[in-house]
Amino acid sequence: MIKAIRGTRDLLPPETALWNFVESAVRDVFRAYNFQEIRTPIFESTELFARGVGEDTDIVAKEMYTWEDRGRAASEKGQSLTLRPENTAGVVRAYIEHDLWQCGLNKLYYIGPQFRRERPQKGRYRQFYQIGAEVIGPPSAGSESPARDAEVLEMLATLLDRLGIAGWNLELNSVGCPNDRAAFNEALRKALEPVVGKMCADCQRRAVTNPLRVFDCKVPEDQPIIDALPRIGQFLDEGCWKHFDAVQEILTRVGVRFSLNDRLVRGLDYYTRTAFEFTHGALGAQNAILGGGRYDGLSEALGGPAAPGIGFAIGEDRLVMSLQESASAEAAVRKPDVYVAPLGAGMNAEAARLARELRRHDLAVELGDESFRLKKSFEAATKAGAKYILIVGENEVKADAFAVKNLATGEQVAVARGELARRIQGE
RNA sequence: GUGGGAAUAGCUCAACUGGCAGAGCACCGGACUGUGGCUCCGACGGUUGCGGGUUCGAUUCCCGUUUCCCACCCCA
Repeated sequence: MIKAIRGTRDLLPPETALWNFVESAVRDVFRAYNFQEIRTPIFESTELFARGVGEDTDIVAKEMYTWEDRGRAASEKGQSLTLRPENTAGVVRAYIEHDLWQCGLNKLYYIGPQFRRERPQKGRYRQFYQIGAEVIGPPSAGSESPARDAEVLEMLATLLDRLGIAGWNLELNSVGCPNDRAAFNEALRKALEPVVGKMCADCQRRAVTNPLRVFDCKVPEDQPIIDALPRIGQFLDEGCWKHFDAVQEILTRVGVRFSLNDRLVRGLDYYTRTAFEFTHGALGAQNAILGGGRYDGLSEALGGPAAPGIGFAIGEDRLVMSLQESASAEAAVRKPDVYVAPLGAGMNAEAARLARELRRHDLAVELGDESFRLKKSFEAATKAGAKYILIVGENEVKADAFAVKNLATGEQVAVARGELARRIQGE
């Protein structure tokens, strides 16, 4: 049997209804904040991700689906292409390519699949779905303002509340400017040097490859050592501090709760200043439901104009997962309003006419078959969860009035053809 | 990529120390030829993930492999 390949999966009904529920809530909320949708290609030049995400990040170094495209001629070398591992680089590429800065401040969102070749586990797939948004534009349009950071964070709080996600937590930090980070990295290496020998094996490795990751360590014995390490905050310049303070000030004033986490570091090279994560319990080790931050230098790194921005990506797989355990999950599935049951030979055509008419009135209609005995039609209607069953038999056609039975109450009435839609809609 | 656990009917799971592969639910049909849910009866359903090995005999023990789950790395 041919199966879905490792790390990919089919999303089946009724779960797909939940995905649609999430996505339509997302679109509603984003619209209220004047974000508009962008759809970028699912694959891009490998170079885009190498430059945008960072050569040395794990994503680019070992987690991308990359292949060499065919050249036009057999002898010609094709270019290297990659399935997008995230969507920010593609959005910024499009921003540059289409001169979108001429529109001032751009507020763009996307919903779609991304691909990383990681070991699958719960909430982590090789084809996974992200919902993200970016605010990007020339500094003169206010793209650099802490007001943008706060607006994005407040929007996310609104979205999670709207979805009924209980118990989310917003963790906030500032990772400063590139200069600050360089100084911090240097200080961190120095501070680690004398103590790293006493730390766990993982930390000894991290100290060499990626010192920032030492902050992720969960080994209890290492915590006192980590607590004594320098923090990024000590290296922020005045501008970064003012920015960070202003973001917190606005969040407090609009009533979005958050906690500061000076251990929160981001893996992607392009992040500057504000970094954040929304976490949610009951997701196992993958407890981050969304993350994001500011990326003031990304556009220029990709050869574009100065275009500070801030964005985030929601792991939709995980979002849906945490929703399945909450109450709002139920409402998502729309059951048929009415089951149309043709009864006896020759009744399919009449049933189809009636179904067409009812559907024109925006009713959800399931249609049976004239070969079914009435009992079977009732069973099918009940199983489908229809509110009503409409019987289309010889008697009805003769009288031009149709038996309509409420499957929940058992109440049954004869309804004239012209009244059917109103009758079914009305109750 | 590393380490651990798991895989049996559509689903959830049994099967003693190695001895005929089962149940509940679901599905289909009937009891009931124009009235569902409840009940009763019946039928269907399997190369026990895949490939080797040991054995008279393997769902069971061993080796390999694939996938999923958990953790790590890393990350949304």
